[in-house]
Amino acid sequence: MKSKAKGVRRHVTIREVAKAAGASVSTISAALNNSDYVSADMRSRIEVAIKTLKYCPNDLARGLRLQKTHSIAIVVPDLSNNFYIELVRGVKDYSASASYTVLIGDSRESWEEERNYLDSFHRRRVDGVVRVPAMNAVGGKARAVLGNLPVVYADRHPRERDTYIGRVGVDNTQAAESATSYLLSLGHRDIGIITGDASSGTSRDRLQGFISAIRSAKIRLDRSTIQTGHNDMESGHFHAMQLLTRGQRPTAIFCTNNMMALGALAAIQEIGLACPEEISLLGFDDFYWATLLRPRLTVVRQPAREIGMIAARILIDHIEGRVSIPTPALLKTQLVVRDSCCPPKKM
Amino acid sequence: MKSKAKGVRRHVTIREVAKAAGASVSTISAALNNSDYVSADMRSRIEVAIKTLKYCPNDLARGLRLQKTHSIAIVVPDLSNNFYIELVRGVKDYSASASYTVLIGDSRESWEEERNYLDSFHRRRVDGVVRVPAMNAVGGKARAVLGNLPVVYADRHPRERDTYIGRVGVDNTQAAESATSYLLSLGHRDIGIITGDASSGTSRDRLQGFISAIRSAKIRLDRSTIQTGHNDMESGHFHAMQLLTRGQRPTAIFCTNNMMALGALAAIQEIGLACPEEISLLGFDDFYWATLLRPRLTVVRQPAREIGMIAARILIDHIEGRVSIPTPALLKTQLVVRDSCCPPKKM
DNA sequence: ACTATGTCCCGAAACGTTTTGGTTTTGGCT
DNA sequence: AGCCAAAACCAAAACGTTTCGGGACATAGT
Repeated sequence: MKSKAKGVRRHVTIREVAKAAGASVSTISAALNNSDYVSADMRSRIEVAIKTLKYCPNDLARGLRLQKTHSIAIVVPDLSNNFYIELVRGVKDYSASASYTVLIGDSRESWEEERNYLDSFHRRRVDGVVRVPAMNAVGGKARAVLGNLPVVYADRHPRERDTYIGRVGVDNTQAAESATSYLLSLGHRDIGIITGDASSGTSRDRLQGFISAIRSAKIRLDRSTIQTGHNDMESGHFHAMQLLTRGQRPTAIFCTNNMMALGALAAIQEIGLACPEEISLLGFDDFYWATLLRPRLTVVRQPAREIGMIAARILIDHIEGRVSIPTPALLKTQLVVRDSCCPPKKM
Repeated sequence: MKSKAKGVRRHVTIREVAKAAGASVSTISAALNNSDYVSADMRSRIEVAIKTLKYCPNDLARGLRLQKTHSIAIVVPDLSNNFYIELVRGVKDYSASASYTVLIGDSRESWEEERNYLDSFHRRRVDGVVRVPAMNAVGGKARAVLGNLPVVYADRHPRERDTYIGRVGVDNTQAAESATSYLLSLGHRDIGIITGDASSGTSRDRLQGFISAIRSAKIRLDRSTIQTGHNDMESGHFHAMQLLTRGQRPTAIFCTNNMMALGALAAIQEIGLACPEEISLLGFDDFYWATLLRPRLTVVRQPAREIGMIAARILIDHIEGRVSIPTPALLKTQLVVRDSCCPPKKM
């Protein structure tokens, strides 16, 4: 037997609501964007029509007509990194309060994937995007796919200034410098660092802070204690192994992101070194289960959620033509001292 | 001085491309959806026009005309739970291979937030959604906001059968039963369980499996060893505390999701119990840093990514009118034995 | 009685695509 | 030359909104 010839029922439109309520299309629209003159009587008739027909506005048509979607996008490099989850949530929360919706992209540190997301967002005509570029895409290639969509950078940022309308993060140089100073104050003189590629301003700055702290302590800088990884656990593990199996093993390791700190911890556990007694470990970015690890990780904490909120704020301010807070907006970091760092053993 | 009077430049449309290429709008469209008759000469002229004008198709208009957006949405209850990240990635990867884009929602276990996401997705006219309902929303209330969008459930699922087109997950009863059997085989007779609210089929089934394993071992079931939490770390901590500070403390705890396992571990550490010697801990869902914990957590692992991929497959098959695999699709779990369970101490 | 001002509602045009049903051009064949 | 099919192109009508310019009616002011 043949079933309903109609097949998939189409969505109910504003026109059908109009018919049902005995009104015109434009009146429905007026009622929807509750403004203008529409009598209480008419308004209630419209409401019941909407209810009974289960009308759901079509944002495609709306966005098309309005030339504005009231939505922004955020692209982050790694959703399994809790720092970015918090950042996304910050963006989401601020946007919700400004009644913007947000689209989420997870590039997994791949420019290919990021490009796909950015392109898709652009075609969807989001009103702007906050971007944490993939590590191999911090440069300006995004402009080509984004046209002249407003972009604000969070956490990471490219060298060229002109291409974005704002950026927010922390003072990475200062944060890394004071973190390193902390290790120095414990008595460490031979400190390894595992950092990200210098193309991200963030990694560059953190390394810079590290170097400057070492320099001002008048310690000779051994370039081979500087390891450049990819902000993931695997390369944290790999480069920690490099450091730990050298002739002269450092007494402390500073990892400039949390994933690499985890990898380093894995390496330490694997080799069977006692942490912190034999090797101190200092991480960047806090996460909710950092206290479950043994030793509990000491880290420099970034206000991830706030970074997201401010990024969204700058972006939305711009979209709506308001003047926003000065950029770059740099938030405060905080050194969270737990158990993974202690003075080095005497030799 | 006054700047460009035009203000924000609008997006370039297919019409301008047509003008630049000396063609008509419909020809551009034909070239874009590379089909139909369009001469090589014309095609190349169009291509350069697109390039130089930086044309970016408008998916709002496209979706409006086509009555189809080639996109699906996924809503999960907690993006900071790695299980859901993997699930999302599975959905994303399958969808990409079928050239669908995916929109991501993170409800944070709140029906309010979930409703907002679902509504927004519906208005955006996604072609379907895979849903992991928030804990307080497993019931059918979603239908009201989703209209008759096709839905497939992943991981969790509601009682009512008729409201969705498919569901995928694992055989939770069997998985919990065999996990419990493992604890029993180690010699445990007094096992506490921390589970989620029974409104989610998943929690209900896991509890069921636990009970049935206990029963078939002919052990009296003490209802007070059954704790009902909210699938987050906090309630895992709370209920573990309840179990651990009772007069008769269980020798093992089975947590029916990973967040609660982490909370339980925190409680164990806090009390200062030796795990596994004094208390065994068994979790649900594996995660990439489970081996960094001391003890390394033994868990029953679900194939999160596969669940996501299959869910996307069922959904997209349905959207495109293909007949898909039978539902519910139940994948295999695997008990990953590490260090957090051992035989109980003799008393 | 006439205008002025509000209130409430409507028709039609636009937003940027795709598709349908054409029209013109090409070139191969008698 | 005349014909015809195929190839290459095009104009116009949708898709579901919002907005602009009015129209109809009522009330109030002169």
